[in-house]
Amino acid sequence: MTIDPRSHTPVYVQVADLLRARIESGDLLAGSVLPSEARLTQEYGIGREAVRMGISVLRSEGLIRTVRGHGSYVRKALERRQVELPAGGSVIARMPTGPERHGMELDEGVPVLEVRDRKGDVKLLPADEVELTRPTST
Amino acid sequence: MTIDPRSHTPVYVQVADLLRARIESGDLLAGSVLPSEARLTQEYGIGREAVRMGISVLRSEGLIRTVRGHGSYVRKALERRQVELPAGGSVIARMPTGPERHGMELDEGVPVLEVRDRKGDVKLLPADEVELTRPTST
DNA sequence: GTACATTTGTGCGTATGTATG
DNA sequence: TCATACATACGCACAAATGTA
Repeated sequence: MTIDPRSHTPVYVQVADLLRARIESGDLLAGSVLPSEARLTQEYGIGREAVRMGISVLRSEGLIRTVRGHGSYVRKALERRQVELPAGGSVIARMPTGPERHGMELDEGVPVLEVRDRKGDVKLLPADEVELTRPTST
Repeated sequence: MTIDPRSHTPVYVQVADLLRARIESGDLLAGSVLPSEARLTQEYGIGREAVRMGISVLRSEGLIRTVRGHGSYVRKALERRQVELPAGGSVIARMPTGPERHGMELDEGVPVLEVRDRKGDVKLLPADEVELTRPTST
């Protein structure tokens, strides 16, 4: 599978699809580094912007993490600690704002969980580290 | 508040911060259109790429929605329908992949909720339309 | 400690395509 | 038809971070 510049599908989307497939197939394992932008530019015979936008897509999906001066890594599936959703509570998921993301040291593409307990108190949790549970019955 | 090209903070981040502040302060109301790229480019005296990347940040945060040939709109806070997290079930939040996002017709910057019931069956819900709840009496 | 190569980040210019009004 | 505006994509240049010789 390669890039088709004449396709109606944007080149950068094709790049994202190619790389995502390589990650999901296990060709690129968690923790490994993606080929550099220059490498992908050459291999696919496309411009750097298309490569960068493709990578940006995967970053927004939380699949990879990019380190300046080093490269883009496949994010490891974290162990999720189980957190009990309190009785009478509720939760919504959303993307953090820039400041929130910085303050919580979240990677791109990682949502936050806004958990409200029955009193109305709110806790913000990183969605990539948490699995919310509800016990069977007590 | 304006743009400082000599700041260590990237210009496009400053753009995102400025626009986010205008949205959160109520200067830009839900449903209203952001200034055009050309306008922001002129007003801030910066390049188009910086403007586009700043806008892209807010899109990834789910704050705005961009319509080609028209502009970028401030997303309205949706009514969230309450969905009960089943007893013995659990939920994680993550960003959808490209195909998932397309299939569910989700805007950028909208996470999905992966709800598992006690049998292990999984349901995928759009996180911007749903508030998960747990009733008081178990 | 310095110098260098590699890699990503940022910014600008240009061009073409497409959708809207 | 025409102007406006966003989407995509190429090129180039330099800055900043990283790792290594």
